[in-house]
Amino acid sequence: MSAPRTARERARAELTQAIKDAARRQLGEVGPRALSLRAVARELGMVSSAVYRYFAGIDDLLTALIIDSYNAVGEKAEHADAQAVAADASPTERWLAVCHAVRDWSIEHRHEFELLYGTPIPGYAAPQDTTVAAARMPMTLVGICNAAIENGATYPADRPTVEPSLIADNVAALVDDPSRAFSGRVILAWSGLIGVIGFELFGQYVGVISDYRAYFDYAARATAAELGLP
Amino acid sequence: MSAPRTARERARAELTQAIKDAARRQLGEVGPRALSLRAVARELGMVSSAVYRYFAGIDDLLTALIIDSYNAVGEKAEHADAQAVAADASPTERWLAVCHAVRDWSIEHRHEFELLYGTPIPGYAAPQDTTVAAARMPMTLVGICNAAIENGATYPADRPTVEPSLIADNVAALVDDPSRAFSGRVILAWSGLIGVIGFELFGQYVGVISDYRAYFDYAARATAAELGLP
DNA sequence: TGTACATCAGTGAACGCGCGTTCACTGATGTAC
DNA sequence: TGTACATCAGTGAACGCGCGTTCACTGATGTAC
Repeated sequence: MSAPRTARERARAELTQAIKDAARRQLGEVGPRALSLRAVARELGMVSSAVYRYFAGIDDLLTALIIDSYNAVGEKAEHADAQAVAADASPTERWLAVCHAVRDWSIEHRHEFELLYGTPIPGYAAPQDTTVAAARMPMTLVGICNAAIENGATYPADRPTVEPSLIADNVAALVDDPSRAFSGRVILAWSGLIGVIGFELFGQYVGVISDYRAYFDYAARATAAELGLP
Repeated sequence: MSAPRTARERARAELTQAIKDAARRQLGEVGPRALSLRAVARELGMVSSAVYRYFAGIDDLLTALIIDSYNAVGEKAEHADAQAVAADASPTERWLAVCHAVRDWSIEHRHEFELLYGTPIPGYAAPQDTTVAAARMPMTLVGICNAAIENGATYPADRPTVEPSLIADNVAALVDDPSRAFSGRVILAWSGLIGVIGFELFGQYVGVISDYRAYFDYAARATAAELGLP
């Protein structure tokens, strides 16, 4: 995206953003599957066919929203971690800060969470473009592990480890641990973190847990301890 | 459901079942949100309004499907555990058997998994009727913990524990552990188990993990070890 | 066992709705000479 | 700086689709006397 020169280019950039904003707002009301291109156009006071000047179709619009949402939660995670680092936090404290930041974002943006981690929209195939943005949040968790490893943390010896070849090389390379014990476990932590948030948001915990935030805090603490974070 | 007496009652029971079967079949093709009452009626060669003799509307039909699906996965879990018990399996072996049974069912019935654990259908509110069926699968996991506790297993002392009041009393009472350390951790295990399966089915592991089954096996083993199961 | 009435399954038409996408068009903005 | 042409945003109508639900009805099944 180069800087817009002409008035036309500026208007185009603004309207593209306005369409995404309106779509995100509606997403917050109705959820991903009920998002409609016509309703978005209506909100902006334009005719539905005009949207096609900006997005090739509803799938294109969804992809743009997905990327933005991955970046939003990734940014929250990175920011929470940076703050914790600035406050000289231990790896476990950093871990908790990031986990809570992700949960807070998910609760505030329930339908964006659904868009990212819920049932995929039928017929919609996520293009590769999303993966870079999707990786930002889990990469923050990996960074915390790396900091712990640098300070001498080792993966608990009495715990099962993952067969190293299961983890894609380019993913495993991100963790400073050739045995891949950490990378295997951090992937599990990441899945479990999202799993707990999903259970909370999707109603599985009704009648099971009384204080979701406190339970999540426990879950994050337990996970950090099981990773062997100091 | 009492035994049908008259031909009319028998026909009613059969058609109710046929509608559910057709709906479940279509669910497997299009997913929960695209399931349509009209399409189900069409498949059975009846007019759409006739379905209203059997179900009050699409929500009613969905509720019936959800209950059946919870029971199906619960039955798989219970059966796998019973087989393991019959083979004198250790708690960890029972745990693995149940976890794999749940994963196998989820992969075979992808859209039913979505129905139970994916994004809730907008406008649809799960009635209380579903919770009994929903509990069967996690209850199997609880049963394994109880067997381990009876044989002297204790929750690892160096791990964070959950504040006991967070867990609903009627849920905590199911675990033979007054401290609720086990019940807190088994809820986390349950959430994580579904989280990993969801990540696998919904595409989060693309480019991250190469052998899903093997990774899941590691995840289940790690979880059992972290619960302190022998 | 036979008749009269009540119950209920299934029909077919209709209502009202919203969707994504295409297409020929108007009119404004931008560009090249 | 002014004109002629090209580019592009936005319009409005239309296509074709499927949905959930309601309602008055026909005709078969069940029941009470």
